[in-house]
Amino acid sequence: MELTTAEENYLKAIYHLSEEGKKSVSTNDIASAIQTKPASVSDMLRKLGEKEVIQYRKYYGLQITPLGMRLALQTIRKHRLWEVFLVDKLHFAWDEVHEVAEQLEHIQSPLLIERLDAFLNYPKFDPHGDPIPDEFGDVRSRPRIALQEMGIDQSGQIVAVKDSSPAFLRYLDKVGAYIGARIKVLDKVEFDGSVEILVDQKKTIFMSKDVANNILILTS
Amino acid sequence: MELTTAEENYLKAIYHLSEEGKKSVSTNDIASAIQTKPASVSDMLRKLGEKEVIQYRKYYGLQITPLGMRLALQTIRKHRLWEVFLVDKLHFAWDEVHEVAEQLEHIQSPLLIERLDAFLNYPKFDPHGDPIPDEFGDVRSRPRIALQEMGIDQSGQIVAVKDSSPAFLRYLDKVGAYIGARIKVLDKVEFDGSVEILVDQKKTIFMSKDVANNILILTS
DNA sequence: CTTATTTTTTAGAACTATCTAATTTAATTT
DNA sequence: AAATTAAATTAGATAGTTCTAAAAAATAAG
Repeated sequence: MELTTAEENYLKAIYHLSEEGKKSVSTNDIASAIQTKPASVSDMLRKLGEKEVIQYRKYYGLQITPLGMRLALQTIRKHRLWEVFLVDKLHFAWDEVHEVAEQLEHIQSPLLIERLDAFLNYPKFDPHGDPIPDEFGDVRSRPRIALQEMGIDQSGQIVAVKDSSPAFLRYLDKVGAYIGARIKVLDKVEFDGSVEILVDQKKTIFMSKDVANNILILTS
Repeated sequence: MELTTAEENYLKAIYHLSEEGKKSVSTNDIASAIQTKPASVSDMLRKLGEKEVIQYRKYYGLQITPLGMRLALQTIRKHRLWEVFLVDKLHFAWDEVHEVAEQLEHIQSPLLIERLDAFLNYPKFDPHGDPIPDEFGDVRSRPRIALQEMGIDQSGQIVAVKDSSPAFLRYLDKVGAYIGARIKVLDKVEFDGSVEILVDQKKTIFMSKDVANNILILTS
């Protein structure tokens, strides 16, 4: 069973939305996630239903099928492997990779992905810290909490970000808070929810509540 | 000015046909090169004419414009750089790369190609020995002749093949006649046009006229 | 429990790319 | 030069994706 590029993009968006929001995914949600109109989404949902990658009853909502899950994870695997390639081998900044990976993920060649995976030394996480599914769609995710939820004196490692917008990623680069950085919470300001953290044992920075909420930590 | 994937494929085919055949490119030629029907070609020629990448007068023929030439060479550059990547980095056999490169060549990102070029160490030739145009479309091709045209005792290096079909490439692999191999013509059989050659100073093989005609040599 | 609002879906149009069948133009043959 | 053949183009259909505008269904408000 083969999906078109457009179908893959819809399915991926649906997968991400159902992971995050938990409750059922709405037509409007998908439309805004994918930058299109609700009318187009309705049409595509019907098609994805016919291809049995989602279970769809109009006006009622949808659910990804096991098949759809497998295909979505396959696309996500490809996307994240290409991101690793772009950053590790071609020295892209981590805020430049998304657009290109969006294109590369649709290349059809199982052999290519197998070889790319080996070439990159079977990475388990992409440059944003998100786990890379294996060829069967299995994901080993690390338990992690938002920096905002950490207590004073607790330390850990930055392993992912929730918001991957270039603006946010550039900000993180500027303050040295890259994926893999070790941090320790020095203080928390109750008034505005901001936190003071020590990065890599050498740099002290302040972070607003909003920023701290978008950074995920593997505590230690 | 942006071309769609289909337009890029047509333009590339037109470029290749006008390089080889010399004389004007026919609708039927393009159709068979691209595995489609003449009716589809007519339609596309009209569109390519409107976009001014070719000069087109119906029933009379076509000619690539300087703009079209530039765009075709850009696509060819991308195709050949990806082929180098697949062979050098991902260890694809040289007869496995074409299909995948056909997809990869349509990825839109000037930065990606710039970085890929650097990563591959600015290669000048692809795995089949064909020259890689630079970013301005300039090509440095080496003067070369068909193996069939060499005289007895003349020696040189295999630099390219005319026919890139997997079957042909596998045959070459089998007899050790890879790109870069040094060869010397030991004898030529007048009766059937076949040649006897020494490969890398150690292996003697016989080649039919047809095979020898498809191998290009840089003489020395 | 009707009415109003929001969400979702359908209808109809536009655009790209492709095909078959029919027509038109060009080239060849007698 | 007229007739035949070959090549190229147009017409009309289909399939995929998207849009706007209108209709239908579900949810929220009074």
